[in-house]
Amino acid sequence: MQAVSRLMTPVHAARRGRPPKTLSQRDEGNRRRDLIQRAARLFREKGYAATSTRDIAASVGMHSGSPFYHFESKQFLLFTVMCDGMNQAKAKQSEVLAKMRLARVSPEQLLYGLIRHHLEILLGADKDFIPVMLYEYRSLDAGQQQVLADMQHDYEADWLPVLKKLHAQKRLHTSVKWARLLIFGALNWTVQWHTMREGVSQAKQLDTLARAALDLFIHPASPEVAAS
Amino acid sequence: MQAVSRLMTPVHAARRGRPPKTLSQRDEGNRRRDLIQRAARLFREKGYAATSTRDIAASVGMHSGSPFYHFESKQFLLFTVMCDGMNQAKAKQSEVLAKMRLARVSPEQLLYGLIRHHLEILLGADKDFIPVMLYEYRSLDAGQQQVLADMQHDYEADWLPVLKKLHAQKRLHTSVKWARLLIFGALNWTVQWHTMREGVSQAKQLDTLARAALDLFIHPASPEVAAS
DNA sequence: CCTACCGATCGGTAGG
DNA sequence: CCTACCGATCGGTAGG
Repeated sequence: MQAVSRLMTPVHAARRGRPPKTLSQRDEGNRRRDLIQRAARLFREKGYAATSTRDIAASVGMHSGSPFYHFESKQFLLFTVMCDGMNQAKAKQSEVLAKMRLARVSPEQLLYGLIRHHLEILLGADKDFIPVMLYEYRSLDAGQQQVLADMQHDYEADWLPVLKKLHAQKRLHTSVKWARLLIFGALNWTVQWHTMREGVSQAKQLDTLARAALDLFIHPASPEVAAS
Repeated sequence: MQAVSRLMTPVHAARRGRPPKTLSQRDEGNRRRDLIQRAARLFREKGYAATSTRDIAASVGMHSGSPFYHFESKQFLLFTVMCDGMNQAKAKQSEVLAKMRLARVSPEQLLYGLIRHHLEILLGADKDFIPVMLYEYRSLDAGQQQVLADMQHDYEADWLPVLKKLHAQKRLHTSVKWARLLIFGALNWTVQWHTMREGVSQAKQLDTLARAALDLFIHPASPEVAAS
């Protein structure tokens, strides 16, 4: 996930003759990562337009002009947040799928796993990234939107075989095309209303929610249809 | 719906001694309505923070300071857009429900009607209002958010008896609490991806989408359970 | 509702 | 990465 984002980053370390600093304790990658992390949180909490580059600089202890040493523009920082988020989400989803396939679980369990993981991405510890992508899309330029659209397409592609199987089994009574859009909608919208309760483990709360979603979308197996 | 929004509007026609103008062809209400209409569209298209009051003024042919004659602040204009939208949506929904109740339709048909109407609100001719409310909520202050939360609660209250009935009939396999949140999510998210196709009537496209949503959420009636 | 304007803030840059 | 700064834009207001 780092690879892609670094590729897309115009590095300007060479610009405006600056001593290379030989990687002291605060090396460049860390500061850059800090900026991305804090920007993600601020963008999620206040929105992109309402967050100033000064807010971001202050939140990592920099002065107002310094973020522009790491990022050519505020928009590019937003784009980087989104790309990093997507790469991370896609990588984790692949892991989840690989594990389930080894365990030879049913299509229903596969869909549960995908839903559960997607909720983790939206509401879990790293929740600052994908929600920003979902809700600040229009702040990107056309080219950046295209890049992210392709990444989203890849991410959702993993869901299609599972949905197709469930549709073939008559456990999903909507075409795969509509089901995908509506299911992602229901999940993505949780960002708007879900808050973690105190005293219950986060994992359990996400389990419950994932189960509720699955039960809403997937019809019970009719007795004569065997699994897989 | 006008009533409430007018009530909440601090009228300052009396401020800064201005000749009352005796309602010429461009009377005050029309200009005010124009502002609300155009602001709603700009807020939806570009976002609240990214829309300047100058943009709004220009789009109705006013000069930059003039919107503040009608609205005490940009934020209050946003709030008015949302309130007008909610009042309109609630009123139309009540009509839809009243008609269906007269026709004594089934709970399934009731839910279809509610979904169909909600999609109309989100994607139909007046689509500039509720989407702004859904996506710019955080730009309001706490008091305004509370007012709108109450209105939304009223709006959604109409859905609960229908969902309860379907749950009792085992046609909805998720608790009413979760179902409401997830269903509204799936519908509200359509704003993000739905575009009208050319050559097909808008009504038909919304029918199709409403049907797809209903089929996703509601399980087929088991043979032994009679309607209602 | 227009004119003319203010103070604040913003993204971004030159130079070191 | 800091210092010092610029031009642009923004929400909002006084006065008519």
